[in-house]
Amino acid sequence: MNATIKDVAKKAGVAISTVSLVVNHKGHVAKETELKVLRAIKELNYHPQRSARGLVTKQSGNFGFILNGNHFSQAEPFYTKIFLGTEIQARSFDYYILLTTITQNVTPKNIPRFLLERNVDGVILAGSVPHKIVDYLHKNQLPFILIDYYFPERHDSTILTDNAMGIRLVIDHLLELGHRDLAFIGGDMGHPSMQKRCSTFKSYLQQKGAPIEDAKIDCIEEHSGTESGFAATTRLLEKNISISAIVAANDAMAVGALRACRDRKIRIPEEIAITGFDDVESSITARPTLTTVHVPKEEMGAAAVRHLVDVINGRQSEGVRIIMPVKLVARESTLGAIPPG
Amino acid sequence: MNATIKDVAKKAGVAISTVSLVVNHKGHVAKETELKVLRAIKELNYHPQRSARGLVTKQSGNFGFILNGNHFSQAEPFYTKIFLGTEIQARSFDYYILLTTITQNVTPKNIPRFLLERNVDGVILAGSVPHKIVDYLHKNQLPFILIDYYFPERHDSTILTDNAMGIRLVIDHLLELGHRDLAFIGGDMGHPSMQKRCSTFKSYLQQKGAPIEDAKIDCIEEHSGTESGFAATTRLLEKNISISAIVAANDAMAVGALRACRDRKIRIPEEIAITGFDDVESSITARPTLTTVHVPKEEMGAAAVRHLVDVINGRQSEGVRIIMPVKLVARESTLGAIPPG
DNA sequence: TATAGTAATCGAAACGTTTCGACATTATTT
DNA sequence: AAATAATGTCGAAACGTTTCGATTACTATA
Repeated sequence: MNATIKDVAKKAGVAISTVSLVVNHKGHVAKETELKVLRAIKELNYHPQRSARGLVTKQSGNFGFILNGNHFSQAEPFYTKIFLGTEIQARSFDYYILLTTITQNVTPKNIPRFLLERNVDGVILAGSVPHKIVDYLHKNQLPFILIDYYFPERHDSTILTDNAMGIRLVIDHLLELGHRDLAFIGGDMGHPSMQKRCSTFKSYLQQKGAPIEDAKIDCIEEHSGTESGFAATTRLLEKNISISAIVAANDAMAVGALRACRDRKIRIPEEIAITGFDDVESSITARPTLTTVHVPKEEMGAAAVRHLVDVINGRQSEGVRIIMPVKLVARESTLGAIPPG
Repeated sequence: MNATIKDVAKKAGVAISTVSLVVNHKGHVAKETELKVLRAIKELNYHPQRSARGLVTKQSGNFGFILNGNHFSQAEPFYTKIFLGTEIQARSFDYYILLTTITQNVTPKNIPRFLLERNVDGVILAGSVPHKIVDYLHKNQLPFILIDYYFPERHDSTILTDNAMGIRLVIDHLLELGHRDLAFIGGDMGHPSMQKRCSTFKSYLQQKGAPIEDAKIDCIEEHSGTESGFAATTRLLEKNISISAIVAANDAMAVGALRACRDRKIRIPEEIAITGFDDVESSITARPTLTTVHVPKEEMGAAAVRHLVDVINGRQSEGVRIIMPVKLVARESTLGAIPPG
């Protein structure tokens, strides 16, 4: 039904191998011959078939994207953006993305099928991901890169956000606004990003000579969603200690904090200012809009793809650690309502 | 490096073809032989290679997912959920999804590459999608199915939401609450779902004997996002006509309506009730929470995949129209604040 | 008992590419 | 003018599967 390289060769009156050379821009082909071949290709609407090509080159033209299923349902917008970033960048390099979500507890044999069947040329892993999979990739020498996660004891290629910088920006912003009693809420402390945000909060505040009390830090929540933010904030408020601003470990928790305050008729930011982290959609749909740290999510996905492509082409070796810059986005939850007009 | 079928054959002491028969559960293989082969497979950790298999079977083990790029950035949560639904269901059938976003105006030659390279066994198209692509699929006899979109003049396999039922549920709900002056805001009227929601609003209201005035229907917005909802609502409110409830064509527009009312200090739902459609995340994070029509997004994706699988296996022919049921989710934007505790 | 059918296994062809080495021709260097 | 290098083209092997007869050995049917 569909034209093959053979048909093209016949129509152009050349050998199959010559067509291949033209298609792949390899070797020395006379201008004239090339034209003949190109014309035949166009006329027959020929496109090389992936599987045939892959059989000999051992390249699939795909990247795998592995995502913790919990993440995708919970912190959806964050990882969706990253995924979108990979998709677009991958397309520009003529790759496709095979997405799969995995459950946290990988049973012995649920390595994603695309790995077993060697149907990907590289793998992107976003968020917390089982050690076992990374081991598998390592053993099979498949290029891979982690996004927003890492194993402290290993030296994998990784893309991280500048969590420390983000927290510093937030603190500077709040201090500048005159806040003195800062609190911190976090959760999911198994995640290195969360840990970093929390630890930076403490260390930087100390460095700034601001008072820092453990009572104002609540990081015991297991997850880091809206409910967790709500719960943590409620606990803080019930302590009846002086708090003028709450720094949340991410936007979802900040929204929870917003809600907890709202329930108690606490005015934001007049009585308590609140900040988030990530700059996902909800930070702008929330009322008041959320002051937060912008994380370049799409760019992180794109950078991951570029790295894989570079590794495959031997232009870069594995083991790099890319730290993406962040910036502060000041909105109503610290500045107050922007006067209309 | 990796074991091939040859290695398995040698280790098991049988012919290559016998191994193939075992792997594919075909033909008559003696129990004993089968066991030998299976043991060899396990020992060598053998998995058939996709591209080699695909070369001869002409099956890729992939489905394509084509999405209008605008949709994915604008109405992200809606289509993300659908995509997620396809992914999970596809995995259960041992398929993978290749996602690609396309720009609305398909230039002559930007047919997704996975189609040209015959790298998918079927295609799912979500949201408004160019006619040209559907033509291509038809011509190449690739099974495909549309989600939340259709061409009136064609009979493609399609998965739709019960838009008419949704609007009827909303209207019944509002009438029951005693509302009489219902308004409607919509946008993106090129989309059949939007059209249906609007037309049902008119016809059902009429059927119910309720007053229906064109002045209370605003569907001129080009898009259907938050800003459009804001703009449409503003226009309605400035007319200074009596409105007790606003039915929005989707959640995003409803959120815009919420905001427009909030800006004018209109209390919701005491002065004006507002309803959405789709039941995406924002309808629950919005304040007040949004009464809306729940659309089973994941299920729609899953159903699409099942249909493709059925078509491929000859169990079903193309051209079906599946209408997914919807249900009303009543929340604060019509009922008022739920008293705590 | 001869014949047809079925079970079990195998070898070889085929799928559509890329790539390697061979060969002829032409250009460049000595 | 001879030797070498570069250019242009090609045929054939290889990639790892599935599938299609062919072959043999049984088993059931006429």
